[in-house]
Amino acid sequence: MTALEQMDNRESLTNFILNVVKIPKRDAEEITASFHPIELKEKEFLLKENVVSDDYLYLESGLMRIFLYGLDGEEITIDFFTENNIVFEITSFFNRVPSEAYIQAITTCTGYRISYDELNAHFHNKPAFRDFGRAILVKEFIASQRRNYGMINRTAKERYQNLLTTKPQIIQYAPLKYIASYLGVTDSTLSRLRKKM
Amino acid sequence: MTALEQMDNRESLTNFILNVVKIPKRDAEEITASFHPIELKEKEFLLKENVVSDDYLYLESGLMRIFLYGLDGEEITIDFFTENNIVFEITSFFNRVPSEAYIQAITTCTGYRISYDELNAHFHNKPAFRDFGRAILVKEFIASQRRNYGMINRTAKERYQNLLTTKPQIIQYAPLKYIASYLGVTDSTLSRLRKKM
DNA sequence: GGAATCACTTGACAAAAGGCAAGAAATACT
DNA sequence: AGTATTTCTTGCCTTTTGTCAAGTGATTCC
Repeated sequence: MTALEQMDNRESLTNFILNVVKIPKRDAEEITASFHPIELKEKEFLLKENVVSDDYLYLESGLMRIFLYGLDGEEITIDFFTENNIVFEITSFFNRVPSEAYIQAITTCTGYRISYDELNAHFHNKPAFRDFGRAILVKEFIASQRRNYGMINRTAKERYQNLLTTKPQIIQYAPLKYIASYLGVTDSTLSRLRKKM
Repeated sequence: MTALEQMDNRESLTNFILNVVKIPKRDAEEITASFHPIELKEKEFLLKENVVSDDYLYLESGLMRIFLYGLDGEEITIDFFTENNIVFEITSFFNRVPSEAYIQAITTCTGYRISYDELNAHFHNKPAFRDFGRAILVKEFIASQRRNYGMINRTAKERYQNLLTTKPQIIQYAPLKYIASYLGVTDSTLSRLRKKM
């Protein structure tokens, strides 16, 4: 038994599933069982540019980010992933195309992953898995829309305060420049905003 | 035969489906056949606040918008829908909760709709429908992410120019104030931007 | 442990965008 | 046609944010 398997206590994933979709507990446990444990060290990558993503990950603990390179070669952090959430790059994973983005662990991360082929097989064979898959897509889609709505028509200060209340872990572990590009402001502006608060 | 059925030529929907997901033509035609024709007049609503949405709509022709009321009672246009796209309010439709948003026709619109129960039944019984349903969720999710990315880290001018090239119909038919709130700027600012171009 | 790099802060100025209010232009409504 | 309403534009001034550049502090790495 490896160290990874030793700490393999999947209750958190089962609970997450039951929280997202109304299915019997045994179905949730069956879904959980089809995932594989994975661990990432600080700064390690789950996905890099030009690779076709094959990871659909339940993040049990830790903090991650997805970013890409802008026109001037600067990193733009698109989103942060916090524990007890699903992590994937939808375009590359579902459309089977090379990724334009990087997914990176900010802190040490643990979780459970499943490949595209595995996920797809379950999706077609198991009604509960299908409901789970759709529920995740719907949940993340809604989160993306909310983010849109929360960014537009708000000042940088309001956006930062909102992040502070919704994902305080990020402020604690992510460097200022990640947060600044996520909020769409320069490092200087964010630094000044912080001083005023 | 009513006027609505007379003009019922569903090829555009079948082509749309075939464009979105790789399934046999007969399966696409079967999906198409499960939709019902619908027409909306200028300014008519497909969805209003506090109602549980029951429309998953393929917009064949016309222009629509989804909006909600901000804290000061002002309308905020969240998104525009152009022809040859699927229109739905994901939160209310899939989670079966009262909508916070309005969906309104900007011009006269025609299309084909299906209810939640109908969609769900097909989703579980027909593999092709399932693939179609997921492909639409993935497609719209990606579009939402792209919009996020296209809004942040860009000036109002760049955002407007981008809209101009990607959805020129909007500039033609939607009043300035809809576009301004969509871009996250005031009417005055957008008016000035236009003059400079 | 000292050089190099990285993360963050700060100052001075410039550009972008907003607030408010007045007015012009277009549209809707008898 | 003529009034009312809505839509859009414009001027003046303020606030927000960006740019550039220098400086401080922390961290990494031979």
